[in-house]
Amino acid sequence: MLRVNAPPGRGRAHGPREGGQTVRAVAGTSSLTEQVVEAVREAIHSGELRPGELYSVYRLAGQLNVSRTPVREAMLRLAEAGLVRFERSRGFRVLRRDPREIAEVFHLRLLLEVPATRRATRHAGPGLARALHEELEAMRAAAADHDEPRFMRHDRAFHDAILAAGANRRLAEVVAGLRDATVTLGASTVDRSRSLADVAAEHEPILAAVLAGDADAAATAMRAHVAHTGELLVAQAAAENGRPADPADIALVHEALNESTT
Amino acid sequence: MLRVNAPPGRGRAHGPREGGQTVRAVAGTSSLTEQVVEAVREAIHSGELRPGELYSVYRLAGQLNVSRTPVREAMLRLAEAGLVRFERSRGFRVLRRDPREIAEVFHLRLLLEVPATRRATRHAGPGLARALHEELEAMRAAAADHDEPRFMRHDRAFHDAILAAGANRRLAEVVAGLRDATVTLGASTVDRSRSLADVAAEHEPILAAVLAGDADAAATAMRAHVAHTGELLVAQAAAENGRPADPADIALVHEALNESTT
DNA sequence: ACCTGGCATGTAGCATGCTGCGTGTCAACG
DNA sequence: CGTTGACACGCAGCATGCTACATGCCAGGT
Repeated sequence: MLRVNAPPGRGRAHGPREGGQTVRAVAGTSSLTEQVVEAVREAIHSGELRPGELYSVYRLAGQLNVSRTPVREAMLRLAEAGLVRFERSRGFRVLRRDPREIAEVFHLRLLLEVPATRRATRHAGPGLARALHEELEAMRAAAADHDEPRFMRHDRAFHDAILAAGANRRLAEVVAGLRDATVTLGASTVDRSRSLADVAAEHEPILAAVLAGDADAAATAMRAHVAHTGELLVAQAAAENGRPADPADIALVHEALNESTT
Repeated sequence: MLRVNAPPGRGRAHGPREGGQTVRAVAGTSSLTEQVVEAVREAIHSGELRPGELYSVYRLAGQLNVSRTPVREAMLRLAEAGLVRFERSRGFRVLRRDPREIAEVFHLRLLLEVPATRRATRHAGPGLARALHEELEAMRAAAADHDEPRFMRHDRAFHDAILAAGANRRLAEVVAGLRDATVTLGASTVDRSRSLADVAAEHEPILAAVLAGDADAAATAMRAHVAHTGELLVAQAAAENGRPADPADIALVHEALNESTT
């Protein structure tokens, strides 16, 4: 129903509020704008907001029961992230899921995340190994419960832990942004052809290599994992639109066979 | 004086406007918000807005003679780009120029721009070579005139042309964002130790390799150029803050010795 | 039947009012 | 002289009024 997190918790009550249940800033995430960003992300993810369709800040604000300002700011942020596009005096459009776009994102992720994995392995302390182990276990548990959201959280945390250890905050932020883009674009990040357990299994070689301190092996394992995921998502996106997956897109994903050394 | 582009040209006249010259949307760039973004970028670049200082949307809006809304939106975008940081109920602060940050940006640029150069060379048509040649000539001319802004524009165009030919729009956007960050952070992107002519000369090997169709050579030349620039900027930033350049930061820039193949 | 022009409708974008909150200040008290 | 507490001030953030503009629709003309 496209709602923004609205616990009874009191927050700042601002300008006049006529009726209906009010939506306030909640302790954890503060800003209403951020909540709207999340709500819209989820709405796109769940298919409630469909690509190609025209929407308006006006109506969306009404549905969410917040004013237009935070909605507008949220949409501007999403527009910058490439998820929607404003059309002058018409509204904004949720962009169609383009296999090419996904291929580009994974091309980038490989370019960044593989070297980051190498760096992380090289500089890994005991904390990293433990964190990765925990996240992997959590992924397995979530897979057993078929709890996809929880699974995704830990999958994400696994990658984030490696990125954080890679000692380049900017890189971590960029990759996080890229991942957000695909998570929102992909109706289901875990597509039909892989079970959650399979995805979890793909992380094992990465953890093993990190534990062994073998940077090259870790990088290779990460590359295999990300490239595999990218290839599947490209194919999935292609299947949703035109039928066949463009070989050029698949090639783009796999083209990032970079070897980085220090 | 921190102004936003305000030609006499008429545009949409909105809400009540008391006095003073009005600032309107101009044909070229439309949105006031964007104009404010540019104005603030330049103000930071020129040192008019100093790092560490506290500013407020309120006052800035007054100085620019626009309302708070576009200023706020502009600052939010800059905050996302990492140039400023909002402090709750206090204002926003222009972030101090951190050598580490610059090193990270160049680490990223190397990771992305070197493979992109390889790709571009491989897929280069005659248009690319011509465009690069033109930009390089324009850079030389601007260097002769000591016209730094014009030089920067063509330098940027040179890199953009390569990125565009790299056939990954997303990558081009990310790199453009990274460059914007450093351009704004660096008081002067062309630092004291290199003349404009020297910088132009660094682009020659890149063009030559692209002309020759030698992808590896082009990539190597691009790496040398970007790494060199990064190293100088890191040193310059370090000199402005604490005295010595942290070897770790320099190392970070040079660590991106990646070799990518197809 | 086919243009054509004016008008109603809905929109993004800007201006501005309003509120709770963090912070500095200064006075009263120990 | 040090400590504390109330108060004023300025801020970000949200709500909302307002305007120009793009588009679709329908009437009137050809």
